[in-house]
Amino acid sequence: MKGTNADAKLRLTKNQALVLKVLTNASQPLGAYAILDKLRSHGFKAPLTVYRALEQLAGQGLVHKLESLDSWTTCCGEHQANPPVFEICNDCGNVTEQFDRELVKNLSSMSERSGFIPDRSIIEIHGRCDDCGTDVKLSKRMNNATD
Amino acid sequence: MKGTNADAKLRLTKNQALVLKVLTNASQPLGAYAILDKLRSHGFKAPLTVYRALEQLAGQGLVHKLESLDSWTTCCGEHQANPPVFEICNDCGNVTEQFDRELVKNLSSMSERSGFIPDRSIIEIHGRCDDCGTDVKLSKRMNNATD
DNA sequence: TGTGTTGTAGTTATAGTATAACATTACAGT
DNA sequence: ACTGTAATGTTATACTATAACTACAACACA
Repeated sequence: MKGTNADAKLRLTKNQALVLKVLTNASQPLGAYAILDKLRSHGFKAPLTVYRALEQLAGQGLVHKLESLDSWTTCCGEHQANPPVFEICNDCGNVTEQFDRELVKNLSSMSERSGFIPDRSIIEIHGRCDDCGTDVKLSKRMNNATD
Repeated sequence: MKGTNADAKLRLTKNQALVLKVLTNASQPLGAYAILDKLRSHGFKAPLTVYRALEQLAGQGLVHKLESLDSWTTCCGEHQANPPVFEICNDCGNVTEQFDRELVKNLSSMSERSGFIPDRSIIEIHGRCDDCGTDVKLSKRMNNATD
């Protein structure tokens, strides 16, 4: 086996490892400049340093860019070569990475119909996550907020 | 019936109509600043003028933003309330708007499983379009280029 | 060892995208 | 005409990303 995440990780440079660590520790996606700020103490001075690391990490599939947020997050590692699906909560800002085999099949058959050869698929769904979604939970949280 | 595109179009302001016209005439998606440049002769001076018009038009479903291109295009008008799927050619830059009922169903069922309530779905597929895709066509074009 | 090649990193400047803040104007409904 | 709302204008600024150029470190190979 070659080209796995584990292999790739061994080859990370110092900067790439630092950026990956920042993203791994973050609870939510971060913008490149937020990453930069967190790494100034490690000598990072220019955005380009961050962008170059991100480019490498994304190329190795270790991080993803969330196009609709202009921000970056670590890969959950469970979708293999298949395109990730992101669910982005408008309320709490949490992002979860999903993978659906049927969805991928549909994208493929759709592409075939139109003669399009896919290369990179971006699927980002904005909405309200389970934690923020139900009225019951909402009112609970509102009650807590006024306690 | 209310809230249709036809109704909405009647309510467009001058700026909104101008921006929509520019996008309609364009063969490919345009960035906000490209739109601005095309409308300077109509008195547009600041990007905000364009962004405000785009925001209204997008709210009415008349235009879409392509998040992965940071650019804007008119809506094909054939996907109703369903999320559009964009196929973006890396080669020629053309973008086609598609709609797939099965795909939408999958997104829904996926959301149900994770308790997520979708609000806005972004599906953008990069790859190679039919016109640019086959070896035969490619070599034809290359021959033409050297003729 | 020297030499060429490749990839990473540093530095400065700048391009490209989007919004904040505030003043002003247009206009529909009463 | 008055009033509230939305649209517009203007200036400044924030945020995102890349270009151009230099330096250097690692590695392969003669």
